[in-house]
Amino acid sequence: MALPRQYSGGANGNRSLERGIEILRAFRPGIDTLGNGEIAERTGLPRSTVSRLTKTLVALGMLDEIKAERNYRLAAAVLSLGHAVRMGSPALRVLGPLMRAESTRRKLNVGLATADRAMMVYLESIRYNPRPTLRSIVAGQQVPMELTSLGRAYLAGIPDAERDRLIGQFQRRSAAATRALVADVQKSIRVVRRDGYCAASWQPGVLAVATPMVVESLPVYAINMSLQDIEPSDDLAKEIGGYLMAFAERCKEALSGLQDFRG
Amino acid sequence: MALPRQYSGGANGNRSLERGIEILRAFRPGIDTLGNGEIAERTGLPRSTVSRLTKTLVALGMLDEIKAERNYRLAAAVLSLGHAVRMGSPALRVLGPLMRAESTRRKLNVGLATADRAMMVYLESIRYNPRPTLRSIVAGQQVPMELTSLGRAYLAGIPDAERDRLIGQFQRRSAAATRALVADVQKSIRVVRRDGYCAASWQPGVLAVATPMVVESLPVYAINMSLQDIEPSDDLAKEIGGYLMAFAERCKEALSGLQDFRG
DNA sequence: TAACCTAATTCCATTTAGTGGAAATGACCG
DNA sequence: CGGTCATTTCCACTAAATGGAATTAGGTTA
Repeated sequence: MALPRQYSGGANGNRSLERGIEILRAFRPGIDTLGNGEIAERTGLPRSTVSRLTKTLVALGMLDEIKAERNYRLAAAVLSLGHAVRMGSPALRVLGPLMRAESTRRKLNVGLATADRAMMVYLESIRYNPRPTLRSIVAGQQVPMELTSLGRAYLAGIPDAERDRLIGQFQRRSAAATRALVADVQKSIRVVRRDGYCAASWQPGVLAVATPMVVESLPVYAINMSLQDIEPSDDLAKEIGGYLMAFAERCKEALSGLQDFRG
Repeated sequence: MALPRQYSGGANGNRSLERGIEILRAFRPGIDTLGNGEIAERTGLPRSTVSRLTKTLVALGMLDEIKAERNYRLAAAVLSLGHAVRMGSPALRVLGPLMRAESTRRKLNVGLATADRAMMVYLESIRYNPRPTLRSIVAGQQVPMELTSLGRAYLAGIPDAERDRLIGQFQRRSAAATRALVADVQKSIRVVRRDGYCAASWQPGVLAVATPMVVESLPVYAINMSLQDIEPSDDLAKEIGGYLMAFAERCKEALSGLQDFRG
């Protein structure tokens, strides 16, 4: 007695595939292992369905089964898919070298991100450190769209309908402080319209500025520059903003000749 | 008129989910964009089925649709899943710092990998470079199991049945030179049994040695050390092998106290 | 060692939701 | 503007997925 088709999205899609992917998405940083029971709770799926789908995902190499603990963990195949994302991204291929050079030149962090639902996902985040050995590159990390300069710059770069849909999701996400938050987000978007970038300091001691990067036939991206362990100030934001705008100009130039290369 | 259930694996699983994941796997480094037609060819699925599944995958955020070119590309959500793999891996959490230190100390590349089908996937690959700025970390990259020391060490660490199954896949993969290749693989496995590690030099100017890492309630891993831009020799392999065995010992120690910490 | 308790998994009748071929639509080119 | 190719939608069909119930397996205590 399968349920009538009235699940999450509403739009038609392959239900089993949706559910399987939703199971994979239940795993995220901080939620490393899950048993079938927990997955059923988190996803709202029937236990027997979860049991069958996790079995399939294990057979496909997407989940590792930890028999002793009766639970699962994301498997290596998922990681290699993630690697394929980066290798296949023409934006990253073009901008990666520029970003590394700029990070070294300005001595600050440079990031490139795009959206996954209501989160921003770093395609590349180059963390500057005075000690070269400690410099690092992170990819795939998520930060909340509504709180970060990255996310707000992104919002300024996408079509109105999409933006409204996302702002609706922020409201559903955090019941508290919603009114003020949405106003703040919209203010940031206006600032991006005016100055080309916006600044935010959602982590103490960290100042970040970001700008949208809209290119034909690519998803909308956002580029950010940030400094940690400093005292955020308007003057500092303005200085970094200047660097960012100059850099973004060069990025757009580098990206403009992309569609010719079929890649 | 759906086909009777006699597809790929044979074992029962959710067919739609299998197909959807197989579509994602059709994208890999070098195959950045695919249209529905190409996907249908590569996967052997009917065109209409592919059309529907890609639509679902786009709705789920796993594929980006490039309308202008009528094709698809892996999307950011896949990358964040890949990031979750690394964050959720207790092996990487424990061994990552050790590997970085060892790479700096010995001035060579250190890698940690496990299997995805007949490929080895790097959970972490620390590329040593005399210029600290150029040191890099790669994750998710695949190398062929049968040609690499990493893969052969892995084969030496897994149960017999699994190993035989994989060796069968090598034969199907490369029709040529199969006989000699399989013998070579089996020789490497015996060397691992004897010395604890094996060496291989499948890329010119690169020497790599690897050892399996078998820990209760974790997938089997392999650790490697490698040098590039050198002349491979038995003596050099022996020297690196010595470093590797000492390092692996410390790794096993560090990993042994894992199951107590539930995570 | 056995009995208990909890939770995961298999079973099974039900019927939905996925299927693939055919038709229609849409893009691209001369 | 008409022709050609590829992609997507439509549709009748039924196989395959479904969820509740029954069963099995694990872990714990006496």
